[in-house]
Amino acid sequence: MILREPPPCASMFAPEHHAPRSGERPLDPETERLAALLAQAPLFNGLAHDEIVHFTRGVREQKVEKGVVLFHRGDPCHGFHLVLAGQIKLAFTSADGHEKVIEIIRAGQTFGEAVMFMDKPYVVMAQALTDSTLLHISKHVMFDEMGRDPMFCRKIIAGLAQRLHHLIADVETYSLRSGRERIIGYLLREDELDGEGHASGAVSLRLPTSKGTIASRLNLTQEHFSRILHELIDAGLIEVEGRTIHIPDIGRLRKSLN
Amino acid sequence: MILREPPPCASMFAPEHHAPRSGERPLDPETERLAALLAQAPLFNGLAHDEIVHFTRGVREQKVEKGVVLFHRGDPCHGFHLVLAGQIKLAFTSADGHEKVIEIIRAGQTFGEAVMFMDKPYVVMAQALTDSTLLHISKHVMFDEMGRDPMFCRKIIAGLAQRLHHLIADVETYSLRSGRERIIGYLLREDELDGEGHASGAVSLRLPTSKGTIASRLNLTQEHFSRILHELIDAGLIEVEGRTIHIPDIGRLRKSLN
DNA sequence: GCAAACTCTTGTCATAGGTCAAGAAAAACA
DNA sequence: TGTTTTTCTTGACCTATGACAAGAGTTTGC
Repeated sequence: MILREPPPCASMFAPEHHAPRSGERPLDPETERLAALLAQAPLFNGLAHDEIVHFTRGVREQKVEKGVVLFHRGDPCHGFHLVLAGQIKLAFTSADGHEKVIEIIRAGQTFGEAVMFMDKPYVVMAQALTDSTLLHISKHVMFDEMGRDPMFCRKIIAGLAQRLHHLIADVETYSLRSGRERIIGYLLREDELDGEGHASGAVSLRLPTSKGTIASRLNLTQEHFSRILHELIDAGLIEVEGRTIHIPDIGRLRKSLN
Repeated sequence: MILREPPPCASMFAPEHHAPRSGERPLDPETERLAALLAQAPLFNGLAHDEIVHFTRGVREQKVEKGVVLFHRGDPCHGFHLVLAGQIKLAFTSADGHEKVIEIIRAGQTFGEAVMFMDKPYVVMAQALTDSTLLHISKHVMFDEMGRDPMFCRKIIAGLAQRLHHLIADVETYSLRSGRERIIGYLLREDELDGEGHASGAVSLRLPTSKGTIASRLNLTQEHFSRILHELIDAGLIEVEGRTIHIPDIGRLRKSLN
């Protein structure tokens, strides 16, 4: 199922005229709501309420159903996205129809900043893995604020640097680790994210999406992913129950990496 | 041959005291020399001469012999590097001694910015592939200038975004293309860099470094690289003469990708 | 200009991981 | 609740790429 996002209707856009940046309190409850949502993103952490309100002029909320493609490779980029609820996958497709998922974006995360800062079209496609709600923040207000607040620039730089860091870690993983190691590493990271990062003991975790998608994220075929999972089951390292993985002893799983 | 860079002797550092930022002309010819070198880097393009001079306080020149390791994974990062002459390889090493080259940095290019912006240790190692000359620009003066000039921030953001872009392209290449395709793609890109990007016809190009290193950059073993090269020779697509590759018809090589 | 040290090739063999195809199991739906 | 659709497993087989080893070329250094 590959659906194309309907063209955004004009009413989805907040007006983009340049209001004077005075200290007057905005009374619009919709503006307040958007500001509150934005405030959650790390990027806007530490910004004054007034500053955040300023962004709302360039923000639109977007609800998409599972399967909807937000953008394709080659589409022009006018801003970036913040996921409020649901999951989005970023992937590229080769000429012969093969797909490689580069990232699974979850609630609270953002994507598309890098492309936005380059005036180039998207190089990947983005598709909703579940019904999702997102905010789209326009390039315009970002550049606006960047010119005004060097501290905001610093935050953006920090964000981009971190993203680069993760990507380099991915390259390392893809080139230096076996499929088995990648899967174990993935499970351990997953525990750190939604648990508190257990040092040892029993843990249960739920895969965020289908095994096929996760397999692709890890540069594996679905089949190979399945087989490795069953290898781990046979070794007594994990138990699988649908999308839930039980790890009887996470310390042992971690040790099995060496 | 793995040599460790000798600890930088104090005299290599320009004094780091905070001089008043007045418009007075600096008379020091060494400062002028460094400023002229810095001005070549895209990052400093468009900055006024006075601004660039300001950076020289945090710059040190470094000459390293082939084989010298500039830093290892885990070393703390105090700034970034600009290569004036020679080549540097960025790579990581797995526990079992395998090495993966992520980038071959050439004259005019910079590296290490991302880590610098994160207050984290290096995740890769850097080693001189040839005798090289570089400038090290300290974190300090960068942050200084960033606070002062939002336009400079924009440049940094643009640079990081582009680096991210390249890295994503690499991930795509590694996961979606075969060894043969990666090599052909590499040759074509190499032509675009040092030639004028020929649409068709005969081209000769010289590999920037040893085949083993390039193989690793392309996620291949030296042996496999060699075999693919000979496949291409057998297909009449290239001729190899040491480090020089002759491409009788680059259009045909490009077409052989599909 | 010779010896030592790299680098590159080539052969043989091993294997991680991919492909294709058919069921089984789950989810979604109606 | 049963039916359809999607996702997951499993089997048999294949292939791109890696590992090891030995030799042939090339540089480098004295």
